[in-house]
Amino acid sequence: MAGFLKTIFHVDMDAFFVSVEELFDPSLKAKPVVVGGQRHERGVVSAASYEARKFGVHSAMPLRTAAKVCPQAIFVNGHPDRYREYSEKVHSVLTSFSPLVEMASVDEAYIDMTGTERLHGPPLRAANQLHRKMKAETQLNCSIGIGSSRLIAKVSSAKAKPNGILWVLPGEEARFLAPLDVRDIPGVGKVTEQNLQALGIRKVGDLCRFDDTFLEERFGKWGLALAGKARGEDAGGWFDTEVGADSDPKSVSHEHTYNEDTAAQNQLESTLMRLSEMVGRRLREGGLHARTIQIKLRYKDFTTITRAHTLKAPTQLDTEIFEQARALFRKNWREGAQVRLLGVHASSFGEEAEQGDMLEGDRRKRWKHALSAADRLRDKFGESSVSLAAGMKGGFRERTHENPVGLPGKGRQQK
DNA sequence: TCTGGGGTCCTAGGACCC
DNA sequence: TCTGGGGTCCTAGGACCC
Repeated sequence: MAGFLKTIFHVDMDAFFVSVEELFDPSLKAKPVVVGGQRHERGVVSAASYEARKFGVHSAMPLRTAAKVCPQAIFVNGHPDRYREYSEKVHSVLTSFSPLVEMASVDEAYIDMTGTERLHGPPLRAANQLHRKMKAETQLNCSIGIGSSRLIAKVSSAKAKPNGILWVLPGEEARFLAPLDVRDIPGVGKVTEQNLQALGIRKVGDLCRFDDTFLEERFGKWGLALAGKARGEDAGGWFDTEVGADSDPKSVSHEHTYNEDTAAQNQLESTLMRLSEMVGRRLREGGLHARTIQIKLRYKDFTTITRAHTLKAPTQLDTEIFEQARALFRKNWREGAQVRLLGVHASSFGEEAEQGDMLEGDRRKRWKHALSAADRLRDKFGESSVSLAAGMKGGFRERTHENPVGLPGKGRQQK
């Protein structure tokens, strides 16, 4: 569809987590607020109110640092359920403007508005309506960037913040981008910024002075994409896909950072069990079967390793995930070393395996039954109501090592 | 200042096969 | 006998995003 002029909106909610928290507790309004955890906790800032940002607080900043630079800040725990609820409201507002909506995360979305002029008028008019309707139906502010590509829409919404609308006219893309820092291009982070700076490239306009092949030699595939981005094109990668074309998930993972580092093997292994259960549950919910199981191990000094194993047949069973995770852990953990973080990751999704072995198939079948029963209990009574993990809080039925889930007996039929 | 959790994509090396 | 080249799969690590 090259040569076809598109109109893309990027809608980005302003200080989303903070704004949602304010709806639940209006006393937070107009105050320095930090969402993500308490001031003394191990963790980082998920979102900061504009008042807190004045003190230098920003997302990804360690909570303890935020407490230092802004002692008067109010620290609030995050509420993912609330954000999901409001994200759905946002989504439904957007779909009333175009069927081609793609949520890029809980708080931002792309909309392909190409060809909606007869319905909504020219882009600015449509954006104004959308902005008003968003406020009316969600009580939340957003910023809207309008451009001929996802990239331009994304960059212009950032420049429109807070609570603004910015339209980059077709043909003006390169001129809009030229004076911006290379860091403003999505995908250019700290490292790429440094690498570019070493070549004397600081502004997007500086990039245009180098030709595509030079950038490709220097930075590989990514260099070529970068050359296109400097002109405002959705060159390569995810940006190059049609808005609204939903793609299949590639991986599912859960990880946990301890409030205090630990070297207790039983504690570490019950964490692995809990993480394996969470991963298994998500696989079952998504109808996914994973062949590759990976663990992540972060030590006290922050050195981090990942170790993976690929199975012959894909699985979605907690027990099989845990078995692999524990084997990887035992093989790779430096015994006695203090652990900061553990993670379990599943990928290489494929079709459910044919069971050749009848006996083995029967055991798996019973586990599957048991697990879906456990899933239903968790739906009803909450995440902590059922656990395979030995020695962990929250189980409401007896568990043993022989019968860890407390559900299917080895010789009993489950109907 | 002391670094979360959930993802995606890319690179590079080695194994293995033809 | 001393050595190729391509393709695919697997593993590990890292940059980046929200």
